[in-house]
Amino acid sequence: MREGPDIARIASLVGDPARANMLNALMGGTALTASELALEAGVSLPTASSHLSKLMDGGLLTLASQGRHRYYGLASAQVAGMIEAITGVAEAVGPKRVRPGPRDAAMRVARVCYDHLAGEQAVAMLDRLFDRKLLLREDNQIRLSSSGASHFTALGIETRAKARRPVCRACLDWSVRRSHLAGTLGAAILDKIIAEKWARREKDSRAVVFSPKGRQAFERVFLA
Amino acid sequence: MREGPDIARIASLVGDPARANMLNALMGGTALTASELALEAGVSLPTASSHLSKLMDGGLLTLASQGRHRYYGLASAQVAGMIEAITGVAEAVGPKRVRPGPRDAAMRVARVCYDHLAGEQAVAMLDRLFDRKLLLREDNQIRLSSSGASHFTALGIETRAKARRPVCRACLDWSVRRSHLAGTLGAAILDKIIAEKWARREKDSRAVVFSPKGRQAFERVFLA
DNA sequence: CGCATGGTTCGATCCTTATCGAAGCATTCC
DNA sequence: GGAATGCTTCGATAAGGATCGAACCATGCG
Repeated sequence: MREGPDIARIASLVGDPARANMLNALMGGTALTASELALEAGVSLPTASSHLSKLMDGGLLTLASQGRHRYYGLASAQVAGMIEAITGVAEAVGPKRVRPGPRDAAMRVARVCYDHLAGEQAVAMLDRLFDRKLLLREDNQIRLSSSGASHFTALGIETRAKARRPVCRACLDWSVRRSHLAGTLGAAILDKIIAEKWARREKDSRAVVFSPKGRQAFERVFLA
Repeated sequence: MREGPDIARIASLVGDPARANMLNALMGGTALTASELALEAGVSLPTASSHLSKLMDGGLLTLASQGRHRYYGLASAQVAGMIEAITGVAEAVGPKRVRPGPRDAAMRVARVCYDHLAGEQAVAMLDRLFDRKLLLREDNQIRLSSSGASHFTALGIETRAKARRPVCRACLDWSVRRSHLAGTLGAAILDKIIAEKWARREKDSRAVVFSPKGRQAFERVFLA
């Protein structure tokens, strides 16, 4: 018998598939609600709730209650780092679960991150929005500039904050390792992309596939 | 449902207490046999064997067969890094499993590491044995010098290698983070310490407590 | 104040798996 | 060739925990 920190306790928390999926989903940095995480993990709401309380007890998550919504997020960068380390080993020793190929590549280019766009396209977009001063960095937050507000309104994109959810928020991109845009604005932009049929969501995947014309339109509007 | 590397599979391997103890024991970098790991984990040999085959299947361990001994070791530095990351989180979010206090302090000073001495005293001893040229470093191994052989024989300590177990082996100290002496010589030295009643083992603990006179004797013989 | 929605708790079920004793295989020692 | 040692496999047992439906709280909406 050995002593020391209880690594089995922590590892077994990550060792359940449902919980692992939840943690994976939270790796993007965006806090999610219990229902969203239940969906992500493919379990019922009571099951998810049970898992979430275990993760809370284990100190792996933080909880922010906002009205009747409860947002779960990773407790710390240290926890995120641990999950990355485990992911690294899993990748190294795997057989991979996903069939590698076009879908994986498509995911890196553009995918849905909860309700907004992620991937190379999304990261590039955020960069350009800063360049054009439509968005402004403000002490680690993102703010919509007045020119940005009119810009998006002109595009028919609502920029109103709703129910405590911020308009703009940075979200760390899993594949690119840099930030992309979340928040209601991020969600509204994704809505527009889908509504305008610039792109469509792959079935049973997070991948977002642009049509040739759609890509041109997207680049004209957001990457110009 | 999400995709990606199967992190739950890896984490659940570490998530069993017996396996976690084994992995912890292997973190020193020394490969150990199934029996040693069974002892370390506090389970029976069949149970340990079952765990070891699971860890092998998971790609976390390597196996080196030498005659009828089978030495298990960590598969890679990446695996070790993962365990460190998990340990870090466990330490951060813990409550520690060990009650802190005198016993913990005693453990850091001197404790049993399977069949040899570990802790500050053991690390200091190995340093001195090198200084006195009783032991020699030889391409990452430890060798007994001729003067060392006669020295230990004079003390009534057998230095014969038995059944492929090396006389001298370095073992990374958990608390000091430096090497102490394992192998048959390390075991024989611990035997002598106990036989001479210089120290006694704490009940249900790995701590080794020296008597005042015993400490003097130990210092005279090994730390002079 | 009712009603809808988001979450948690409870209870029962079911399945996985950790565990050990006994037996079996392999290797080395005498 | 036995005998001993190191280790694995097999079989049976038991315990933990993941799961879901139903019922139960809490918040927000009309």
